[in-house]
Amino acid sequence: MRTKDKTKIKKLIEQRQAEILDAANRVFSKHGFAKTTVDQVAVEAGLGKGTIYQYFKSKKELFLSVGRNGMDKLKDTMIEEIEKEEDPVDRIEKAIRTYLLFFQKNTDLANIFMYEQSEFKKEIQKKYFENYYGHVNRMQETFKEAMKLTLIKDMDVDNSIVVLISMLNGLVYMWQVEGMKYSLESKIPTVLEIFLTGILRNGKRRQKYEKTK
Amino acid sequence: MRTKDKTKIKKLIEQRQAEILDAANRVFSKHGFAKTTVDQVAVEAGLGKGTIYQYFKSKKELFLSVGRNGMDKLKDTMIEEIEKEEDPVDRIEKAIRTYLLFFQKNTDLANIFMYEQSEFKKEIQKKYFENYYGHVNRMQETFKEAMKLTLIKDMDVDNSIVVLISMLNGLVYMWQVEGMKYSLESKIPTVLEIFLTGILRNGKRRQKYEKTK
Amino acid sequence: MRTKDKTKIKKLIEQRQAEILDAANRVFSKHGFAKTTVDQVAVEAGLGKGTIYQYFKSKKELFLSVGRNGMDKLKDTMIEEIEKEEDPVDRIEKAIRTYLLFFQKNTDLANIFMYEQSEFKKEIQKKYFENYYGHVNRMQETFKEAMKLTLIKDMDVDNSIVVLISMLNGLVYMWQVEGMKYSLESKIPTVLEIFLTGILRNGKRRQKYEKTK
Amino acid sequence: MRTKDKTKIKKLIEQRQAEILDAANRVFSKHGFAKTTVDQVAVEAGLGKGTIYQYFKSKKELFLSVGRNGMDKLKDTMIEEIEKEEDPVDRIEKAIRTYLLFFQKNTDLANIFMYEQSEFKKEIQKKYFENYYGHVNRMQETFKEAMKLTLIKDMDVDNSIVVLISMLNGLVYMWQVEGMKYSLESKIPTVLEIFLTGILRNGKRRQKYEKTK
DNA sequence: AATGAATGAGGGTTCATTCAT
DNA sequence: AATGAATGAACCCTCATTCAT
Repeated sequence: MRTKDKTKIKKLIEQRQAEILDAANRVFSKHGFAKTTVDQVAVEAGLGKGTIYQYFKSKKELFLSVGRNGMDKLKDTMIEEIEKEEDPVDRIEKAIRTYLLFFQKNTDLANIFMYEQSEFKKEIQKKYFENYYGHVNRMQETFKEAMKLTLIKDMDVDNSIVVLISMLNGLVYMWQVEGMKYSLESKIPTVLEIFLTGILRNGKRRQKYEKTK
Repeated sequence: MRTKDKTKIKKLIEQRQAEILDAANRVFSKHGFAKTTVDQVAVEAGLGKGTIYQYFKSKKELFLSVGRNGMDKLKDTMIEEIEKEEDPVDRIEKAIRTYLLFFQKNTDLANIFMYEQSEFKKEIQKKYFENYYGHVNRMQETFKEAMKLTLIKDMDVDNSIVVLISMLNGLVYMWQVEGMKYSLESKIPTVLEIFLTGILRNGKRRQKYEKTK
Repeated sequence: MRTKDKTKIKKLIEQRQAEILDAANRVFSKHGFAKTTVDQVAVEAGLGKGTIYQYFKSKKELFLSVGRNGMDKLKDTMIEEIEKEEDPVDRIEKAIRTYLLFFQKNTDLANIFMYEQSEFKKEIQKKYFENYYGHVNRMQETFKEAMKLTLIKDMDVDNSIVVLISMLNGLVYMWQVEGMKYSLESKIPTVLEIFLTGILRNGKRRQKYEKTK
Repeated sequence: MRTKDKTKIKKLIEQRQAEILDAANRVFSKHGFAKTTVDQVAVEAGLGKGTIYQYFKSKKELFLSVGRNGMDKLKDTMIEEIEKEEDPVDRIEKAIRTYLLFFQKNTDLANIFMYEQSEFKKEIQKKYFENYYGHVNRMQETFKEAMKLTLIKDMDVDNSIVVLISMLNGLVYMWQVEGMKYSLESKIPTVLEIFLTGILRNGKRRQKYEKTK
């Protein structure tokens, strides 16, 4: 009984935490860290300001939690989707699609990540690359595998991945800045055409992407 | 005499403005807009706080001036360097090199631009794309010319440029986030290899970049 | 229970507001608007500076609230006292007495009104005459009634009231300027003698005031 | 020669001082002491800010000088006009007329005096009554003379004068507050009617004013 | 556990005054 | 003598955080 109670209570607490994170996500993504007040978060969450402080010890921690939360979501989505593909090139294609579609769906997060970088560069750097790029390791393996199979050119893997991620990040970022007037999805064909014909060896596979357009 | 005096004074004022912009650039790029105090800028500039307000009517205006300043510099550099090349593909290559080398040299600006987006998204959007991407129009012409000469594939020009700029922006951004541990320059070959073989038609030209590595 | 709680809290809030208004009244009346700092008000109220801002959105609003408050008090007092008299001439006499005695008691308000005019002329003019001279309308009726009863001379009512109010205001003002060295009350007989014999028709009634001295 | 030069220079300096005082008068009377900046005065005077400080050691001193200047003007005008009349009652009437017409002409001064009281009560009190009411002494004599001639009632002279001055002051003040929508001059008949019939002994003289209306 | 009133450190901005030219 | 650029003290206001209920 007691144990059950505790579990119940724990669940309630977690739920409340999740509610706050959600509210915070909405508000922070709209106004950024500096211009968001804890009051706004409280109102959005339908709770008292004091309550926020019982679940998160500071505004900063709350904000970083929102970011961490989003990253986990991104990582999970990426890994889950990539695993579905067997062929390494298909994996790369899937990674590109998934990444862009993820931010298309989770608009708020794109903002949050931007604000996070802008406000807490130093604090994040370490965790960022452990979490955010948790899926990068898998990418490396995928690239290496594709190279072994002579599907892609014999090139610097790390640099290629940096270029890929930069391109995707950059696209999301630019999309943000331009006010999300178009769909990120609409850029996928061009990205595939450029990036994949850019890395693939001459051959049929490349033809496929070249014909994309 | 009088006229000379006035000219002298005007120059002094412009110089003072430039000094303040410089100091502000350094401080803002280190701490961002929100965490920088006008006092810090004043100290960095070796001036009194009131003096800052004689040259810029608010902290915000000062910050935006720093950004505008940087953008002009970027645009000028881009245009100047691109014009040196005749061949459209060479122009594209030059644009890529110039962009990355520019931020390598003007580290602070990369930060400033990031903060600018993060803090003043709405205010900037219009001007941003008129100024910052003043050189984008020239890029479009270059791409179209290259297409006419059947140097590059017959693809969506606007989207290709978006991908290119996103990639470059993303690289600078990521470089920042990772603490500028490596040189941006070192990424140039990979970028060229991927992007140029990605857009070039089959043929000798492409070989050149494929062999890059 | 809940309802009771809310009522209690509401009362507390109103009380706090009143406390702040009181403290502000004291401080503002001593130093005027410009030279008073919000900190001073906070100290006088025994509260933190932030608290002041929870109850009044700006220093200016606080100041104007003090004024509005005082005017209401004056208006209420005037109306209450005047209503006690039936005879129109008695009413005029009562108005004169009440006005002077009011400022004698509420020394601070005389100052506040002066500062208010001096600092916020434009903002106030409309409300001023709707509130402050809410009792003026009643005066007009009283004068007209007295005229109908041939108690006072057949003269311009509006101008007479302006002269009366100016005289009373001027007395308070002068008393202030001279450092409140004498009692306002002591001027009442002279005011009555001059003003009432000035407006009354010849006859017994006038004798009464002429004999005052 | 030298002496002449000095005189010339002195005159120039005095003229410059007068110019500044004039400019200050205009600006101060429009915005009051606190909201007027020395810059505004300098601009209005067509001089550099530093120059203002060569003629007046502080903003406060400048303001008080404007006030003193105005008071002298008022005093001079009052005395000059009053002296023209022989009969004591005519003098009183003339005093009333002159006072109101003075402020009608010198609108700015009415404001200045109001601001002066509001900002510098303490500093002024002494000088105020020495200068401003320099003409009050003459009034006392006039009243006493009129009493001796049994023209006016046997009443408290000082109090009567206080009432008179308060009334006049109050009229100017009220006129200010109401935005100077009417002419002060238009109030003169009512003032005379009330005040003079208020103080005059029964008799022909009084009839004159009673018939005013 | 939930609340929100109270707090005060912190920072943007103004402007009287100074002083080198 | 005239100037106006430079200065920094002063002050309004915000808001993250605390704590008594």
